[in-house]
Amino acid sequence: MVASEIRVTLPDGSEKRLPAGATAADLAKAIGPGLAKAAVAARVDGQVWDLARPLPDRMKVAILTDKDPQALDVLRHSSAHVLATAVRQLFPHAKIGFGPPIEDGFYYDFQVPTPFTPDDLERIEAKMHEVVKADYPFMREEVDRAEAKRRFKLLHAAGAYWRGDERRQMLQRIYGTAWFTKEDLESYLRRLEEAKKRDHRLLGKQLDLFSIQEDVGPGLIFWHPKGAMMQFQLRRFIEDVILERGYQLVYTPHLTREELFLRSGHLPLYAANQFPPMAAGEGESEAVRYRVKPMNCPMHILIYASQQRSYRDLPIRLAEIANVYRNERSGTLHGMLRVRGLTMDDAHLFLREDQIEQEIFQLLDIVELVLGKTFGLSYRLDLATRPDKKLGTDATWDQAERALEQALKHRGATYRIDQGGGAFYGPKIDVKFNDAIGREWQGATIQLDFEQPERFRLEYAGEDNKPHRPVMIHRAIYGTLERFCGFLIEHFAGAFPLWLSPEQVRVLPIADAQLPAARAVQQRLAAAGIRAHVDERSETLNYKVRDGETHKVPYMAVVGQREAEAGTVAVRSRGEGNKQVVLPLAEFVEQVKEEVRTRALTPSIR
RNA sequence: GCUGACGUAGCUCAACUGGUAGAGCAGCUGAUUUGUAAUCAGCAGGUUAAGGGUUCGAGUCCCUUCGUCAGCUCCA
Repeated sequence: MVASEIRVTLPDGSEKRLPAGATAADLAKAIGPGLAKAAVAARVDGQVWDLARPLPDRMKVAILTDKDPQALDVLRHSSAHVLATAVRQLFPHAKIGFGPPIEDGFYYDFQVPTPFTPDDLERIEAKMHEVVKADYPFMREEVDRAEAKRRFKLLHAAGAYWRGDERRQMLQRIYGTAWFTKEDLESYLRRLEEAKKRDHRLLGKQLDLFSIQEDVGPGLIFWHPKGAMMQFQLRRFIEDVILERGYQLVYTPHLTREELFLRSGHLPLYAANQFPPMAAGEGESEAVRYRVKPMNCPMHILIYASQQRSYRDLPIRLAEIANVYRNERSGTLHGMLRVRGLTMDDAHLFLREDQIEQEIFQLLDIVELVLGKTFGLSYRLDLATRPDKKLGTDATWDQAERALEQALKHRGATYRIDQGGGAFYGPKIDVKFNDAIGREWQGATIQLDFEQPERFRLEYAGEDNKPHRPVMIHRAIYGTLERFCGFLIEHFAGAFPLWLSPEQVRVLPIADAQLPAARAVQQRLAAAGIRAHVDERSETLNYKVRDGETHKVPYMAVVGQREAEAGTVAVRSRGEGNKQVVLPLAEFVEQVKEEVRTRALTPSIR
């Protein structure tokens, strides 16, 4: 017998009776006309449904409006269908692939004989507007169509492998974005513009921080003096932090006989990411081949293994800010963010198994100090589990994954699982942090390794006077200095905190008559360890101020006749407009010193 | 690596369907001596990514290589 009535439960717990066959749209109308108008979709038992589908009996149903983040997915899914319809009308032979909503938009994959051109995109977008006007049934949301056509935009087309598998055929993917209002769309497009302005490749050039030179090769970074100063400050900071926590610094060769990587398991598992071997020098045996290192772990292992170790020595924490080289595929290279020459802030910890947890706690403390406290970043944790290409047995992977998970649980940390995202030698905890405009980045990583100690037969003498095998943690806090520095450029849009700024103070004499006074100010600052220089050019103050602002100098110290006579400086703080604070020079020096010492994120003078 | 687009002065960009490379900024020189986001003038700056081809003639058309960009895949 078919019931004539269904009952659904609303989010507030109340129940609503509806005639059998009622849709979510009917439900919204029954609740109220306002909601009916705002409704874009329904959530039925956790799934997003469109409004036109008949509701089942005895289910939890929520009406979604455009305020609901899930509703945007519905809109974008609809937009993807509009895109597919438009493409099919213009290119009848196009075969349709997937068309899901994604963050900020949607895409759709097509199999077409020739790739789409920018002109095609324009034609397709125009056709999409027609499709929307014609009110195709999948465009079910109850909205004003005329307005709707202004709220999506096709962005670009590019090849994409079928099902994301590079062994399969390449399809043509069209990306678009869609929003509920024209204002949202415009603000999204503005956000893209903003992100472009922060591009570290652009700012890196403008601020003269680094370059990449075709004569030398892609993915290889030249750190110019200003960028190098930032790297130096970052190194100094992290080295101070870890030396206070029982780490020891080491330096190891960049080159090794390739047998070392055979033993470590890098060959052949990691060979695709390594540069090919080179023969020893002329006249030497051809049989001896060398490789440049893509990782430091085997090197640090050899230091560990260079003498007998006691349980009392552990943990041994060997750190090296080291250059390694990885043969990243050409298409993946991207400014400082994806390079072939990497400067890792690397360390390898050799532990007893009972020390794993305390060590992970210490690492999470360092992450909090550096990323959280010093850089003011929010971050989250991923537990990345065994990949397909891996060393070792399932049993040791079980053990390693369990150990990391236990540590995270005991720490009370929340985390997500990144299935198959681990390193080939062990699972890891990846730290993902957010930048100033909400994008997610990865740098810090904590990797637990039972395999390499095994392969290198590492040992320590236990309390029982028997040999035991240590476990290893590979870890990086910044990740690589290249990527972290690229991140900092984009996060701060080039306006770095004082302690990181390559040029901390620029002294601006108003006229040539104040040049001696300005030079004296600069010398006083330099003597206090502050990076300052005088703009000696024969230009107007306006010109010099503008130049200082475009170069994102944190403080400009203006010296005119008044200041020269009074022994003061008129301080202009970056980005604060024409506000100035006149301070005795000694006081200015002290404030700057203090701001640097505390690695403050915001200026102390403004 | 794959698909597509692109490569002109240090930077940002011009140069009609092939007709002999031009501007702004930056730089240098001179004048100016400036009170919080561009003072004025002059000068210099290019084997048009590299190599080959078509043509009377190539920045422009074709081929190869290198590189860049947007994605895919991969990743710190």
